[in-house]
Amino acid sequence: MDGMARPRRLEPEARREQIIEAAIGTFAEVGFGATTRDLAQRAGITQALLYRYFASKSDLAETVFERVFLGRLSPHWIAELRDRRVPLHGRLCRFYRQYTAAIFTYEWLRIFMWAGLAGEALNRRYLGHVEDRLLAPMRDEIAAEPGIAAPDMEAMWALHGGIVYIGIRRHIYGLETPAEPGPAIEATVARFLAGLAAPLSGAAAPPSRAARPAAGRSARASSRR
Amino acid sequence: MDGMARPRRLEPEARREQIIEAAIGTFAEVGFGATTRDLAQRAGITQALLYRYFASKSDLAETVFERVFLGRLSPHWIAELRDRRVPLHGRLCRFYRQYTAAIFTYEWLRIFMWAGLAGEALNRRYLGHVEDRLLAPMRDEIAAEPGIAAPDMEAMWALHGGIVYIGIRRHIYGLETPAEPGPAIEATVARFLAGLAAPLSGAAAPPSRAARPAAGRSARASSRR
DNA sequence: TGATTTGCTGATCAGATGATCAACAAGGAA
DNA sequence: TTCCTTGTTGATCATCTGATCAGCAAATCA
Repeated sequence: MDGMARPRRLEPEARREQIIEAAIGTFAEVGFGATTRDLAQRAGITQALLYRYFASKSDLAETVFERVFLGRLSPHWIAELRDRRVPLHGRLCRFYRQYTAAIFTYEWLRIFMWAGLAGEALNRRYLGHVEDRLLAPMRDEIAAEPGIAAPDMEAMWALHGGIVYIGIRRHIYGLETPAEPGPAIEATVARFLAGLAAPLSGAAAPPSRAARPAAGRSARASSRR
Repeated sequence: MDGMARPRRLEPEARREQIIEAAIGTFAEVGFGATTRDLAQRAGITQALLYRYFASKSDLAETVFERVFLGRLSPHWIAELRDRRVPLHGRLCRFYRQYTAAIFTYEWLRIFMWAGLAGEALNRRYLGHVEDRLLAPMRDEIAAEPGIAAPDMEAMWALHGGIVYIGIRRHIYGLETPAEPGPAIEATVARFLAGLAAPLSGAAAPPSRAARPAAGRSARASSRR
């Protein structure tokens, strides 16, 4: 079938790239427990050659890590988020369409999740950025909108989680999801804003009698486990 | 410190339980790649003894899997969800408070996520149940509420994801979250219902001009990748 | 054409890992 | 106490895994 056998010798640059690409796919699929022989096979080289390009398996993993996560978030998005000439709803939708276009890939989501479970520091650092550089500006923009209750950070995380969960369902759990997240994003953003605009109206009544039995202290403080 | 050395010989039942408990903690922490020696050490026994109680490591993993996931969802919750004598908001909050009390544990969330990445079938099956037995009834209850737009399944998943993401942030990513999810749940449910009640009000305007450039066909159909 | 550089491979090693088994010893039965 | 059942262990095995290295061969140069 594939008539021309690929060249046996490659430029170091190209070979290195080839290994990284293969590693991204492999790590995404089976996690960082992938064997060096798996990695080599997927790259179409011998296992020994890996060590000509990377000092160790974790060195390769580190490289993959940076390749996948660094530079995916465009600072331009945040600038656009602050452009108040555009209606708020439109800005939020545009941002989340761009954001999900960047991270809703099999590789990104899975490697991010594997890394999260492994306790990688880069992971927490990334989410710190999400809170500080994305959610906080979004919250500020929403708070600046007249006739809307300013959301707290938990509310922003709920919006974020509701959208990101689409990608998790698809790429982590392997479930069916809409082919395009766009409509779901628009609906979710619209509900979110409308929900903030009408804080205690109609059916969204205060908690019922049966609603708050357990929960000792109300606990706004943060703590883990 | 621990003055009394524990008995060397245990009833098979008790020993088996001890191994399972240790395995739950170990698998949650490091995943199913945990070594049998790790598992044995955490259980306080020799590695060889594991094979007296479980045919293989994957046999033990299977047992852990069932132990953690089976019987966590109470059918009673769904019955309560349908009790229309209670206001809708209260029902939804009560349900999610019960649900999160059951699954927002280090062990449950992490093992579920490890299993999801590993492509376990039980995982998808569980989420199928979530959609059919939890989200669908919730949607029906909301649809039955007067003055509220009936949400589609994607909307229900967005609500669900927004809430579940709290647990993911805490136990998978190791981030700070409110000690109690209760208040966040109430706020999220309230926003969700209010957002459905006021479909196109105020700031939640239709998508702006800059909002729908890409996205060829609108795509309600489902497909993966 | 012959010499030199260097990308690449096969062989190999030490340690880790899942699994097995003969033998030991704790606790009850006779 | 003695015997017997059985929960438990240390030793061991075959295989896997990350890593190393001498040597081959493709491209380049003289």
